[in-house]
Amino acid sequence: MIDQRFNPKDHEQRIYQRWEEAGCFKPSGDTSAQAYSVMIPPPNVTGSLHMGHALNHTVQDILCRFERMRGKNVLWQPGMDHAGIATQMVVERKLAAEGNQSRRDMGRDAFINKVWEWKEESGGQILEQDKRLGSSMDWSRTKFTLDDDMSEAVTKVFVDLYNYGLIYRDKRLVNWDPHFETAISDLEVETKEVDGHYWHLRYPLADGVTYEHPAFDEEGEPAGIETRNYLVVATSRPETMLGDTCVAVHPDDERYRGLVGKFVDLPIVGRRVPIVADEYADPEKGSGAVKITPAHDFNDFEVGKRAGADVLNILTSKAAIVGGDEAEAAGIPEQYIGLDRFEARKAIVTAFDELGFLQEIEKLKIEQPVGDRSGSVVEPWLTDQWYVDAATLAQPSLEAVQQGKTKFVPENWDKTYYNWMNDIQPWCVSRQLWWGHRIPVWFGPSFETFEAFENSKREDESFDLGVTVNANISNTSGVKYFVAATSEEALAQARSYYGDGVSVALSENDDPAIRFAFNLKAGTRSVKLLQDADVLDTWFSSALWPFSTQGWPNETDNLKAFYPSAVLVTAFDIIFFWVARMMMMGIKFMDGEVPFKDVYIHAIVRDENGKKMSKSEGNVIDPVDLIDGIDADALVAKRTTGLRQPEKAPQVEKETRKKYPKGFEAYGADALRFTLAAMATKGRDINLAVDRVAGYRNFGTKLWNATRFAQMNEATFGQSLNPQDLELSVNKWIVSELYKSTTAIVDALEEYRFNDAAAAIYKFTWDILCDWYLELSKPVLMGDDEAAKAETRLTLGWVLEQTCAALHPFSPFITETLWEQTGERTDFLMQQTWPGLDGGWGDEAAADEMNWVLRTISEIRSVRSNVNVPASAKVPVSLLDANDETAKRVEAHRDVICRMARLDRLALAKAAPDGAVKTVVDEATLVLEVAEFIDTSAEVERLSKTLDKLNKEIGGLSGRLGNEAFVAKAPPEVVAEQRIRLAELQGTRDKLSAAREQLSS
RNA sequence: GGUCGAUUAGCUCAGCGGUAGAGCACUGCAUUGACAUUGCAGGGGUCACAAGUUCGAACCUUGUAUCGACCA
Repeated sequence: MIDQRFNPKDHEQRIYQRWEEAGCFKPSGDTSAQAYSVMIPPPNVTGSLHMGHALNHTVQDILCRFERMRGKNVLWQPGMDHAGIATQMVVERKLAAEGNQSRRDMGRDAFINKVWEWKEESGGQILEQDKRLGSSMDWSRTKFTLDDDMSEAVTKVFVDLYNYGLIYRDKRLVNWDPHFETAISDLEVETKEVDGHYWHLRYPLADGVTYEHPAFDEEGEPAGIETRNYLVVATSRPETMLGDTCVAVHPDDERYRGLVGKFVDLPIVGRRVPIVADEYADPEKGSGAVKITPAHDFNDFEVGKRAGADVLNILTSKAAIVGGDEAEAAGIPEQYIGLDRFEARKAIVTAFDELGFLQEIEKLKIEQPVGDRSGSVVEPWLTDQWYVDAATLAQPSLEAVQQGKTKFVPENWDKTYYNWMNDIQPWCVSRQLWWGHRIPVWFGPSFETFEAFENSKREDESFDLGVTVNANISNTSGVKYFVAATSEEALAQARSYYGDGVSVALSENDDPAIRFAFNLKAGTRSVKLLQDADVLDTWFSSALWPFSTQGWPNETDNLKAFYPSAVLVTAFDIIFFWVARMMMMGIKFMDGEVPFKDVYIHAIVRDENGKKMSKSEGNVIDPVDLIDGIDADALVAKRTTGLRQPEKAPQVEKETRKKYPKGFEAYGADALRFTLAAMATKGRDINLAVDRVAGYRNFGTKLWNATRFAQMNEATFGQSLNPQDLELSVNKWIVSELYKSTTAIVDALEEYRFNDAAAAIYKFTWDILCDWYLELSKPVLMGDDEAAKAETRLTLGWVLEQTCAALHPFSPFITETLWEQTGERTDFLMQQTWPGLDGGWGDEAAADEMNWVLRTISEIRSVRSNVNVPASAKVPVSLLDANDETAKRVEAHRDVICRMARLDRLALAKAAPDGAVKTVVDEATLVLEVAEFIDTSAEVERLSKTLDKLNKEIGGLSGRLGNEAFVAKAPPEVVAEQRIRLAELQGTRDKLSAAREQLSS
């Protein structure tokens, strides 16, 4: 006999270990079977399991377990992402906290070693947590995006794309994160609305020019015209004026028409800059004149280009004001050099104020771009970076979705994908970080550069020139790129490029410069190649995940079997980051074949109020806490650490204690998984309510207890059952119902309707199996018809096993435990065949018969309750007007009806005794002889209420059927159906109304 | 500003042309033997609003309002 309760802690980890040891997670390797593969979205190595992962992984695990049971050769590929910025940040913080040298002091190699050490010690805890969830990934194949074989794939893709002309180096404004001192892609920039200011600055006109401008009085009312010798520009970033190289006004703006072509004398720096006409200037916004800083604003860059204006850089990589040559070029006074941008802002505003050039400070909301990892304000900055020609790669990826080669589920996400793909910008893939795939490019001087220097330095006997190519310095012109998988290949390319007279070698570690030299006397020329210091965007390697994990570029069996994958499961927030890029790379490198056939986009898990779960908001529900339980104090402690606003801790505590006064119980992984599946609808958000987890834990308990009941009644487990051999209607019926439910689950899962699948197994288990079948079987199991008993024991055991099988993908632990503990098992439930795979089985006659039994019992119970017959009272019931079939059914099921409806007698009769309560089931009238309990007037009232409802519905139906247009135009089956229903309702109405007549007389 | 989406029972959400559903919460009744992590019965909804299409609209179309997400 199984325990009284299922205690998840006693079984989950034990069962998981058994599965893993038995190799249950590995692909069957049966190549005759259909392959089914799912690649996990590799979580960050720094990550820990949050609710989003839990949903994501539950969905994948349900699919994988289901398809395994359907006999497919299933691979669920695990792995992790090295997560460049995130990881580097974590390790840098840790080093700082431990009082270590900074990354730059330590040097590149030493730092990377530290990161690897950290990774081995603390990275990847999410994968361990995944085991708690029951994820059936094949751990023996776990990949890490920085593994050697993965890096090989990354390098090859980079080199090939370069050779196809799809990767190029370009000098453009890039989003620069001054905190990490790296470029980031457009996608890594978030726009935040913050309180800011518009400073209205006066730029004096040069050469004594004046113009007429509408004037306003102190209330802002128009007050004629005034003569101005200055132009007002409004800016949220006054410090950038140091780099202004023109001022733009709209060509149609009457106010400034006469000023186009004139100049302003830029205060502080004393530069004379032109006033140009450009449609970018919005007459409605601010003063209508806009200062243009081409080096520090994307729009200004374009305006500057159109106007032929200079580009003056004024910021360092840390977003401080530049010094040196650049300061000189921009005319930046000494006192500003080295100031942080926000300090510089104050200083510039003060300076304008002192000069009398600060006209107004306007408070308003401004849109501020911030780095998604650092949270610091991103600066557009002019640098040389590597770009992927995304637009070219996007085209076939767009077409693949349009042609249905890859389908989005729900399908409306394809619009999001199209919008992005149609407007895709070059993808900046180089990052000025250390943790990542080193870009496989070596720099040397271009041949022309070399010769030009050589010629200009002829008189020197020897010459040694360094050209730094660090991206921080924005000049790499005159550089030749050797793009190669290995340094040997790069050297070979260089030797062939420079010719025999030049000796080529690699530069020493950490030398930040390309070096080349010649020596006339000795007749030697030499070049030292410098490998690009940068690494690739993390998403570059994730984009290759579907094939790089399977051994590409080698043509492996895995690649053949498991590419393309069946489905990619993810949330919508990484459609751009990841899905789109996998499509591009997959199609490009896998002969046009898409990386996955379906993309299932699931919702984002929020807290029960619909807020995004966030550690900094203190509203996180940790999946493992729902599995293992957590007391209120520990939960509060967890939620009040790491708050964005620590002063909110008392409020967070109050809310947490109010909502979860006892913390969370240990609901177990099954309950959590089932909840997530039940809530995985095709909507956008899931608001996770802990109550529901409790409810689905109860569901597990229900099944557990049903099994205990079966054991107590000597149900037989581990036997096969042929539905054709069944004799009893009740057994035929439950098997039919089982197959109906498993079919519904299959249909739902094939369409990714996880909520419908979960609802189907829930309803079958609880409402049909437990509430009805178990009760219906009791008279048989406790009776003395040995044949019927044996058949019912067999059916009961078998149906429970099949139920466990159908529930297994959702709730693997409790079902596997039940399987293990109800028989001598030589294998696992997770290896069993899905119920009804060879086609279901149904028995309509048995279903009709049992449905009549169910209706009859329900009807009697309902009447009893309505007229307040005490639950303990056993009442006699007779049936009037029963036809032959009903009479037979009464004979067959009298015992069970009496038991379940609490009757002391059920008999056919010709007339009703006085004071009886009547109700109708089909053609027959049920007469409850409960005169002693009822109050006639209450009963008349009850009947009247029922009759009102009936009449209303009958009215609606007959009205519809009386409508010629309906009869003529609606589908015949609908008309027929409604006619039948009308007839039924009328029959019932007539009988009940007769019953009422009788009572009232 | 553009795009996508939401508005259904007290709450969280399904349903998306043919009798308004689930879970939780609520009400009444039930307590020896599967299960109180329970059973039985029940109350509760002009499906945001307006117009249109249709024999028929929660569902399709258009508009309005409110809320949200993403992209500028």
